[in-house]
Amino acid sequence: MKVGATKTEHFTDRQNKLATLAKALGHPARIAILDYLLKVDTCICGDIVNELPLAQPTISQHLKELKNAGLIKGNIEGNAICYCINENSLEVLQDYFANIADEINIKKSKCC
Amino acid sequence: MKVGATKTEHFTDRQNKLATLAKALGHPARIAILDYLLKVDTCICGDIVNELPLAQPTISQHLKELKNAGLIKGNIEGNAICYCINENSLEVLQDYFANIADEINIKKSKCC
DNA sequence: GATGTTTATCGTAATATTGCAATATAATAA
DNA sequence: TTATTATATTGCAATATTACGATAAACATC
Repeated sequence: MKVGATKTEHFTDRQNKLATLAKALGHPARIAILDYLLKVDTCICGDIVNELPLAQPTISQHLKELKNAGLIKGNIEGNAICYCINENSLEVLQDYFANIADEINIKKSKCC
Repeated sequence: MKVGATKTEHFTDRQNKLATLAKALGHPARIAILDYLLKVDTCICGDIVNELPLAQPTISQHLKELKNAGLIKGNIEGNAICYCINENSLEVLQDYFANIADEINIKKSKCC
């Protein structure tokens, strides 16, 4: 194992999966993309480039990362590509935080 | 602005804040630290190093990042330091995903 | 004071991410 | 076929993260 590389093999699948999802959300441009996906009432077909202060290749890269993490899906629609949110992945994250909230409430008095 | 640096100033405070929180969760070791904080029924005082397959300086660095992002708090307890989860930050994330879930349900039929 | 224990910081090498210009690819339109 | 439009990929420079040995700092105990 080299220095500098994340030791994913030492963690559970669940931990790696959650980290991957969180990491994909760990950039304001990608939060902004999801915001836009939620704001417009349908899937987006490429107009994100006009919405964000980033060049087209940069947006494309961010979309790719969101897609790789499974947070969005992309459907080819003729000339354009139609992106939309993947509810399943967001549900994983929602469950994670809801779970944490429960645990915290249970042990509230025992902690500093 | 140099190449390679995130353009945080072009995004909203909310987007940057969410991205910061998500980024802090974007590493399996940090998920594992939170897991451990939730598992043990009190705050932890340093024994994470024995739990994770990483060297002490590396753990210390991860703890620092979690603390900087506001996900955990650290109280000095004599010789040791007592870390515990910061409920407020996790609530921010929980609200974010709960909100997304709502929005998705509303527009379910309109999307691909 | 000297010693041990706990946690943080420094320094550095390896790896990963960010951003964009240039270019490529793919579908549609003329 | 030749544009035109939409998106992806390549290549590269800048920046950031990851990991850890070595060392420092803070406190407790002897």
